[in-house]
Amino acid sequence: CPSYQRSLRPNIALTPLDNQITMGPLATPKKGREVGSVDPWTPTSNLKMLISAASPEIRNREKELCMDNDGRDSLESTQSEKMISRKEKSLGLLCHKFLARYPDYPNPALNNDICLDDVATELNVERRRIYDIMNVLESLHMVSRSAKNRYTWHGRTKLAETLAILKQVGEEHRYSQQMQQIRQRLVEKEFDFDGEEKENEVAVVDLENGEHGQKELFFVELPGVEFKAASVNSRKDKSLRVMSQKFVMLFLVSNPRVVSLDVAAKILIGEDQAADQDKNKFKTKVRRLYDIANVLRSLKLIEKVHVAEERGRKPAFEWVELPENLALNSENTSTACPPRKKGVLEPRASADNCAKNLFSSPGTKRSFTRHPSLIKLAKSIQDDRRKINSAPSSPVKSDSSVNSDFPNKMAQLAAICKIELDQESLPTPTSVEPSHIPLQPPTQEQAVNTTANPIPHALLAAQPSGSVAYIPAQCSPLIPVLLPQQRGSGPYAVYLNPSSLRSNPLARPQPTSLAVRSMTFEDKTGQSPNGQSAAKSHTAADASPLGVKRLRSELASEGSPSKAKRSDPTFKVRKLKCAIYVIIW
DNA sequence: AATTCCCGCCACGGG
DNA sequence: CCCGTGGCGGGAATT
Repeated sequence: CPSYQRSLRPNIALTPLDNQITMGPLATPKKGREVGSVDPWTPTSNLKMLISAASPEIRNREKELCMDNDGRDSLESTQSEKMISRKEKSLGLLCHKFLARYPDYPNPALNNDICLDDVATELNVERRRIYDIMNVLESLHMVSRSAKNRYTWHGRTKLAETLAILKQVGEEHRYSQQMQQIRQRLVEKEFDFDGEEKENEVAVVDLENGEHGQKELFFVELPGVEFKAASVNSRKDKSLRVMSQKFVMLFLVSNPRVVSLDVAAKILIGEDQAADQDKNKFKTKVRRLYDIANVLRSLKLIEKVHVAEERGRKPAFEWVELPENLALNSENTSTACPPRKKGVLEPRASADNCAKNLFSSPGTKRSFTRHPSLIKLAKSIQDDRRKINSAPSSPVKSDSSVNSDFPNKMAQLAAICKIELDQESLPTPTSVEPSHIPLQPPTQEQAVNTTANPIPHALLAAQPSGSVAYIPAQCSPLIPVLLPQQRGSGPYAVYLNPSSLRSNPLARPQPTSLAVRSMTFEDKTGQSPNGQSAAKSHTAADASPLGVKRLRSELASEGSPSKAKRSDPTFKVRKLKCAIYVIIW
């Protein structure tokens, strides 16, 4: 039955417009997908059907799960023929089909050769599309070009390693900061009708970038898998590949690993050519990002989410680790976190692991990851981080949790009852925090639960080791965010991840310990322990649009002596000082 | 109207 | 010149 529709649909849809207008025969109609009408739709066809059927009609929410038996036929018959929808031809689905043909962890001994022609034929798509997929897969080193028309399949074998490297590179490029600034500017743009100081910000960015002339990123390669075809680094092209890598980096460096396309696009553009015909360039970039996102999605590396924003919810993507990777990281952090549904990868663990992989790379031929110095640098970063994390009252790390949409919000509001936790964050695990900490956070007067999602305080758990105050993606939605003293803002919705809602955390093994960290956000001019910290706190302040302005101006005035204004320090302090609960198990 | 993103023209570079 | 690649943007489908 699906095959029928398939062949029919195109005609119906196209006839009206295309043929008559302008392009004449040229336009969309073309390429009779139906030509191959026979539809050798073999294996994955069910899957495809399932998916295609699912999305078009949202009204039938049950579908997927209940699909099997009863509920199905009803809708099926109802809207049977319209399921040809665009989605069936989506890159994501195509990618899915493609991936289905190869094992995640191929046996290197076998022939993992991929022939584009074959694939294109078998999947019944134009070659062009295959290139799109191959490009992003290649950017993750899941495949590598072995020859003209040929690729070698690596699957997820090298994924962890690749991600580690990409993360390093991303950090080196200070994407995190850049994103922060972009976000901030976007916010300002919306609330500022008097766009003026904007230039300053831009300048800042430029400075950061310009530090070394901030050379354009080349395709980041892996030690082992280098350049098969002599072409790999041939200047031109690889655009999509590079873009894909950068995109991924963005996720890896930002804390709630959530990235919105506009921010991503801005950054990706900014790097290439300094400001140019934005509008179009931007649109094109976004299109590309969608392409990439779609394959990343079918790889289950990211998933679509929404970030709360004064202008309503804005779509974005969130990085999601896979259980497989968890396995790789087991050892240390280990036991603390039993495998959870999506397998949240503990950042610290991942980081360490990255380092490990990075440094112990076996036959380290020569890393094509540019900058040999990178390694060293990375190492030090790693160490620093470690130090910071274990430091008693480390606001710094928290910053990380602050450095993006979500946390930002928290920042401005954040203040949950502040419980001065013994800075026992030191490597002394469990012993420390557990139960002796009052588990009734919200209670305070200011307690304002977020959205429709009462947070089970019992959830509050802590990271035994003094590791980072980190909010696992999975949990973040559950974190109670409270409005700070400033009552003006009104309840703020925090970004919610529906999926995590479903999987009630309570169902999981109860947290073993609770840790509360109180962190203070110094003003941006403040010279916190290290630059990073400063930057962060800064970002934290900008966090939420509403509060931002006020905060900013305040900070600003403080910054400039001239503005004698001298606002009440205590007030300021109160505003800036927030306590955030961090949940980790 | 805005967002998502499919389609395929056509340029580019290697053989 | 041919062909594999893949940048790029129109505009259709979806939301």
